Amino acid sequence: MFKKVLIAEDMEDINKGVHTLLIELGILHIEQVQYCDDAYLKIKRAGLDNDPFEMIITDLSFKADHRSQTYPTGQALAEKLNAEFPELKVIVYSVEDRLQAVRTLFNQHHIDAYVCKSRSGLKNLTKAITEVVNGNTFLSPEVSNAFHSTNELEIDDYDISLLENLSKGLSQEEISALYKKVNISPASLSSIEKRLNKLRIQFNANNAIHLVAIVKDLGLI
Amino acid sequence: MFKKVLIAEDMEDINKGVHTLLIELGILHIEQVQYCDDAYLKIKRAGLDNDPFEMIITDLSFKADHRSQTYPTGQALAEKLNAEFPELKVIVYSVEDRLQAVRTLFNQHHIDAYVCKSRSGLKNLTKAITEVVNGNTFLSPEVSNAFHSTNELEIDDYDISLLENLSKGLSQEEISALYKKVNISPASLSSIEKRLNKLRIQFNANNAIHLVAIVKDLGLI
DNA sequence: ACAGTGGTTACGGAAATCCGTAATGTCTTT
DNA sequence: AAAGACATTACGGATTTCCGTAACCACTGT
Repeated sequence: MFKKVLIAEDMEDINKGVHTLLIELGILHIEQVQYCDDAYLKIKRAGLDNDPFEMIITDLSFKADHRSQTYPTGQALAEKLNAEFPELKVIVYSVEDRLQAVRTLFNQHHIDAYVCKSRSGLKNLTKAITEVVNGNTFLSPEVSNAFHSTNELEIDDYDISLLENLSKGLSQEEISALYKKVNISPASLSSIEKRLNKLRIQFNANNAIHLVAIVKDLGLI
Repeated sequence: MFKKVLIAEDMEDINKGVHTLLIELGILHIEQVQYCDDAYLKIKRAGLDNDPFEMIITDLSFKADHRSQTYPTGQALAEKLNAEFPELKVIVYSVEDRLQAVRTLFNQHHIDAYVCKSRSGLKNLTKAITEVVNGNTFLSPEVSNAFHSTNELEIDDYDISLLENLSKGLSQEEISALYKKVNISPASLSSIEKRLNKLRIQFNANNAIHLVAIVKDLGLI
């Protein structure tokens, strides 16, 4: 089992829950931070002190507040850590279940485990830790089809932007004009229509109103 | 301080975090459940055994799974508890920050505290508990304007129904047909259009999409 | 170089919305 | 019973969304 582990998680309660779990697993040295930047600094410092962390368990999304951050998300942190501390084990522990995001984390940033926060999140987190201890990787069942998956229903930042603008009351033509102004591509009304049509099909929505209601319920926007 | 407290929360990690906090606060008897139905049963049982719970800390949303539930949400549970165990203190601990929902919980179901899960969620939860111990109520700062808000915009059940049907993807014509079938008046397309127009003006919405997005944010639907 | 693929854009018609105005209905008041 | 107030419905046209087809790129590859 690891001896020195860092937890990066902005929500106090979850942070505490994970902390308690790690204690139960017999990990002696546990540190906690609520910002990705603090996580990086602690890892850097520990490396310089020749007493490095063996593993980090990090969330993906950190609510922004007054402190401006170099690494605003767990994703940014994972990228940096992979580049600078490739031997550090990284477990991402997040509610996020977007397959594309999971794929990127594994393929690009070489994380060791991805665990979805859910009813049995801590059970999976335990499994993940034991797997990572043994040098393996771990993938939560909720997103296990991220790799051997048949379905390619992925929504990207452009889709999100589209839905946000829609929900802000812009007409499709206004969105088109906006995207042309700020050089976002595709910007034509036709492409916007097409993309929204794809989203409607993906989410089984009858119309744009329905679509926005659905993605708001899902917390996508 | 209370001696016997119940935690209802489907996410293991949060459940654990809150549990640890309660221990630190010196609460001796703590029980945890992951379903609202279990919470109700435990409280019922404790009452029959003449060793009732003094307080419950509950989430609002519980992810549905194979077990069908009588009380699927914390809201339903709060309503039942208020009716059957009015002396039981209820703290709702949720990410939800919809003002209308918070108002309903206080006014209708007489909960004692509402705490938003956030970066400083546990701090507020601690405050909430001490307030409730002293017989007071507590409201998280994130939703503190749920009550001393100035605007009392009068929208009735018909408006809500309209907005809900819109958000479910029905066209205005379909809503008209539906209302004619189930004898809701007014049912004509024209009246529905007129009413929605009034709502758009009230909420400063550009179009129906915007309107639905706004009222969803407000927690009206 | 050439077909094939996938993404962007263009166009047109059907449907739905937005937004006036006006007619009809219902109820109260006198 | 008549008049007024107000809600409901009807209708018409402008705008927007919806949806299919097709043209136009850029890029790939035996």
